[in-house]
Amino acid sequence: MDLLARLNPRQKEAVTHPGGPLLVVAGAGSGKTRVLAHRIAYLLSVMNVYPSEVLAVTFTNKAAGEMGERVRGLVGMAAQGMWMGTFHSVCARILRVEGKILGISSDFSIYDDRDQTILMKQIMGDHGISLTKLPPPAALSKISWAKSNLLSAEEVASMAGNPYEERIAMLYSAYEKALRENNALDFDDLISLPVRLFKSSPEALERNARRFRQVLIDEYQDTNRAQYALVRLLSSIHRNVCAVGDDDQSIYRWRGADITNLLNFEQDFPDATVIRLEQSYRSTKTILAASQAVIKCNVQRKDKDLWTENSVGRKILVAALSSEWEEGEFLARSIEQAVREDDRDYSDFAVLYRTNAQSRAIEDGLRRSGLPYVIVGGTKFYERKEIKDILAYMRLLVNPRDAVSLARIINVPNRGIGDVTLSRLREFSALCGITPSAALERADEIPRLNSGARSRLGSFKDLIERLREASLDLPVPELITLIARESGYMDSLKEQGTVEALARVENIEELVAGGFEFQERSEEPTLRKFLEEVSLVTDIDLWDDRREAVSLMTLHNAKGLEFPVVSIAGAEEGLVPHHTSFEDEEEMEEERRLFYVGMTRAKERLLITMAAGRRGFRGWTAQMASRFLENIPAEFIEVITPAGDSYIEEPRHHAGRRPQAGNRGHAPPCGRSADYGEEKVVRIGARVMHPDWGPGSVRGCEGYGAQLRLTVRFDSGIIKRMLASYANLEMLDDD
DNA sequence: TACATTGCGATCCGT
DNA sequence: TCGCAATGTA
Repeated sequence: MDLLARLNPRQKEAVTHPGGPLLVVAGAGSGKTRVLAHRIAYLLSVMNVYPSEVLAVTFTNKAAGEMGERVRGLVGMAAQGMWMGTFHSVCARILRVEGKILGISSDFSIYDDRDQTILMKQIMGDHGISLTKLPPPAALSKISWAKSNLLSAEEVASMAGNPYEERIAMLYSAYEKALRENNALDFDDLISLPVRLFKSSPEALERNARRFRQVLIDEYQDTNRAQYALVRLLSSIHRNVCAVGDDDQSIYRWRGADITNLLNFEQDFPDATVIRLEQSYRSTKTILAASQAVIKCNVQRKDKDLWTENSVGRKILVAALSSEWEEGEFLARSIEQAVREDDRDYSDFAVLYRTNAQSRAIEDGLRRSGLPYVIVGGTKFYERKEIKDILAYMRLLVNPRDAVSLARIINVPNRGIGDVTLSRLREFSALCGITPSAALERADEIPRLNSGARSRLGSFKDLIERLREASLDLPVPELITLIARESGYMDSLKEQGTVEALARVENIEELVAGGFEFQERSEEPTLRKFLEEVSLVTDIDLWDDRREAVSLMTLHNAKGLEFPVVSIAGAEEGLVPHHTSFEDEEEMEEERRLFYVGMTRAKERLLITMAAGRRGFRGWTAQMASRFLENIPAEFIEVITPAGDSYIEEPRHHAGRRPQAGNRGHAPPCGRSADYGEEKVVRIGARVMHPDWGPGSVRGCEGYGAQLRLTVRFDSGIIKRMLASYANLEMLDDD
C-alpha cells in the first residue's frame, strides 16, 4: 500500500509491527521520525486505532507539532485528537484532570527554576540557613535529582548519611510543603505526581492505561526513571509501547536521563521486538564514517553498523584560529563564501557550540559581515523580567495562592510596598495560617503597619480584584493589555524612556501578539492553558527554521535536527569535552556522544573550528585541540589555514573594532620593536613591566621564536595579547 | 522606602 | 564580564 511505499524493509517492519513492546534502535539519520509518523498513520488507518487512543511523546513541542503535521499529511483529518507532546505537556494535561485525587487543584502554577530559587531562598531564610554556604540552586538540583528518581523527602531523609544530606532532606520536605501551599508544581512534579497518582489510585491508572492503546516514545535514551515508570504504567494494560532511540545520542545524563532504560528494554519487556535501523539517509559517506570512528571510542554502547548509499562528499574541514574572534570571523567568511560559490541559502547553515557563552564571539563575527543569523537558546523570551512580571500578574489571577508571583509583582511597578511591608504581610499570613493573598484581604488587621502602607496594600488588593474579575471573560491578549495598563507597568516603563525600557515595552507588545496567536491557534484558548504553554515552551520550540538565517545553537539544542552545512565551533579541550568531565569516564563518554550528535547533524558539509586562545571569565587561557578530533582518521580531514595574519592585540572589548586590517602583524602595539638578537625566556606566571601599562604577569604563551605570542594581565586590570618580539617588556625578578 | 554604589562570586548543558 | 547581594545615602 501507499503508506509503506517508500520505506526500507526494516522501517516497514517497525511501521507494521502488529502489537506488543517494540524497541526501534535508530542510528543517526536512519529515518526514525519518518518511521514514527508512518507507524502512527498505519495504526490509525489500518489497525483501526482511534486518535484519542494514541499517546506520542516527543522531546520538544516543536517535534510534536511536526509529527502531527506529518501524520495529518498521511491520513488527513483522521489524525485529529491524538495525545501528542512532551512528557511535561502531556503530564500537565493529565494532572489538570486527575490531580484532584492527589489534592491538587487544576489551577496550579508551574514554577520554573527562577521561581524555585525564590521559594527556596525564602525557605532557607526561614530556617536560618546561610545562602552562601548552601546555594539554593545546589539544594534544588539535589531535590530535582531525587524527584526524577521518584524518591520522596522521607526516603531521602532515611537515606541521609551525613548532616549535609539530612539538611537537604529537610529542605526537600519544607520545599514540598511550600509548593503545596502555593498551589504550585515544579517541572519534576509534572512527571512524578502522575506516577504517584497511578500507583496510589488503581481507578485512575485503569482509566488512563485503558485509554492509551498505543504509546510511542521518541528519544527514549534520554528518559529518566520517573518517565520510565510513567511509560510502564500507561502501557500496563495494552502493552503496546513503541520506544525509539539511540544509545549513542544520549546526552542528558546530567539531567537525570538513564540510558539503562533503553539498554534494558528487552529485560523490562521480555517479549519485546527489537528492530535496528542502520541505513543512514542523512550524511555523506565521509561524515558518517568520521562520526562512527569517533563514537566507536566509547566503551559503554551497543555496537552498530551504520551505512549509507549517499555519495562520499567532501572532506571535513578543520580550522585552527588564534582566538574566538577570529573563529567568529572565519565562520562568517566561510559561510559567505559557501553562499556565493555553492549557491546556498543562509538557512542551510548551523553553527553549533558547547556553551552559550561561545555564541557572543560568533554572533559578532556574523554581524560584522552582515550575515543574517538567529541564536536559539541563551536568553529566553519568557524569562525576561518584564514578561515574567506580566505573567506573574496573570498567574496570580488564576491561582491566588501563588505567593511567589504575588511577591514578584506586589511592588512592580513601585507602589511604595517595600520589603518591610511585605515581610509584615508574610508574618501575618503565617500567624493566621492563611495565604499572603488572603492576608491582603485583611490588611486592616496587620499589626505594626503605618496607615500609608495599609492603604497602599488596600489599593493593590483592589487592583488585583479588578483584574481578576476582568480575567473571567476577557480573551488572553486583551487581558495582557489591561494588566499592563491598569497596573501602571506600561506607564512606568514609558516614563523611564530609556532604550532599555522601550525595548521592554516592545517585548510586552510581542507578548500581546503571542496572545493573539495563541487565541487563534488553540483549541482551548483559556488563560490557564496559555500560562501552561508559556511555562513549557522552549527556545527550540520558538525557533523558526524557515527563516533565511544562519542558526546558532548549543550542541544539546541541535539534537534531532539536521542541516546541509554544520560548523562545530570550539572543538577544544575544556569545551568539548567540557572541563567538568575530565575526571569522570562516564561523563567523558557523554561528551563524546555530544560531539557525535553535533557531527551527525551535517548532511553535506562539516566544518570544525577551534581557537588557540580564548578569553575565559578570568583572563586568557591557551586552548588545545579536542581529543575527539584525534579520533577522526586523517583521511577524512582537510586542515585549512585561514588566510590573513593573526592579530596582535586584543580588541578593547568584545563588540569593539578589532585592529585595522592594515596594521595587523605590522605595527607594534606598543610603539617600539625589540631586538631580534636578544633572547628571553618567558614563562607563564613571570612578572613583567611595561612602560605604559605598569607591572603585570604572563598568563599565557603560544607559538615560538619571533612568533611567540604573549598574554599578559597587568595589575591595572588591562589584558594584552602581543607578539613577544614587539612586547617591549622588562622582566622583573620574582622570588 | 527607594535608589545608587560597591563588591563579590561564579561561571555547562535545559524541561 | 555579568548579575546579584550587601551596603550606603537621600
